Amino acid sequence: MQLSIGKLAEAGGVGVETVRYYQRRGLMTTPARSGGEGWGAGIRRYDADDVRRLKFIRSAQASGFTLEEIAELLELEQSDDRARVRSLARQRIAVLDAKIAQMSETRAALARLADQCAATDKGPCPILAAFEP
Amino acid sequence: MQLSIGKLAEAGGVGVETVRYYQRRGLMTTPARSGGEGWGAGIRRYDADDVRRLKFIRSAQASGFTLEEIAELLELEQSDDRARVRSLARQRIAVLDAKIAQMSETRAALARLADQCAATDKGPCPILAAFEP
DNA sequence: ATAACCTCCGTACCATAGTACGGAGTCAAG
DNA sequence: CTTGACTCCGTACTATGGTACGGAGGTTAT
Repeated sequence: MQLSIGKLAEAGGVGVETVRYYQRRGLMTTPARSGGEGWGAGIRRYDADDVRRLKFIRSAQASGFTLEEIAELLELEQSDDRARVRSLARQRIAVLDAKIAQMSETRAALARLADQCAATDKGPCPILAAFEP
Repeated sequence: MQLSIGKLAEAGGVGVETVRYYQRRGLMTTPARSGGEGWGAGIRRYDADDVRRLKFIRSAQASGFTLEEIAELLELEQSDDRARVRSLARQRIAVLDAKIAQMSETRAALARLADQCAATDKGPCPILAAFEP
């Protein structure tokens, strides 16, 4: 399974420029050109592993990790410092838990808001009040 | 309760420049100067409502809303279009639910990772694999 | 009333995460 | 063997959410 950068990008649900950007950032490697010879011959080819990597980046990102943090996670794949992997994973879990808690709070506040707004028909909907503890 | 911009910022846990930025963005109003007279005399004063507004901005932001979305929410406070408030609130709840779900998935993946990393002592920790569905 | 600190305001700068552009090279189909 | 789509690469630009700077004036504690 050999993909062009365009197909790789498509498989990952991103644009070609985004893939190149990730390469520049060191999140993806830039494979050697292959094919013709001479000056700058050939086109870079990608495989299923690259697709997995790309998808990983997207889902980590959707969970609020920065590209730098994702790079850190990806570097661990190369290393075999199990202790560090575990500790980093646990650290990230704690961060996620905090974010999830924060979002749940905001969700509750919004639900309260929709509720109060539905209950009465007079006066303004107290948006700010809905967010108070 | 009258606060200077510095105290307001402090109460909201942000920098003075951030408050001014929110004013520029239309998220906070810029109160009239009050006090001395003449040229551009006096200092702008803020109250508890401004603090609430600022805190609201921070918590909405921590839940992943952009400043533009927050501005939209804040505008509703002025309006009394209850239907719109409810519909927007529900929309935002759906967005939050999706984000929370995504984060929970990533959390599970990280937990899997820490687990597998702990279980065996040989070979690399399969970071990418831990994120596969 | 003077120092130390704060406010005001415009403008400039920063990091993050891309997106756009453009000229040259490459590849596959007709 | 040309046409059209795609790739390569460098450089430039964008949006978001701030942060920094600097000079002029305002306020407060001693």
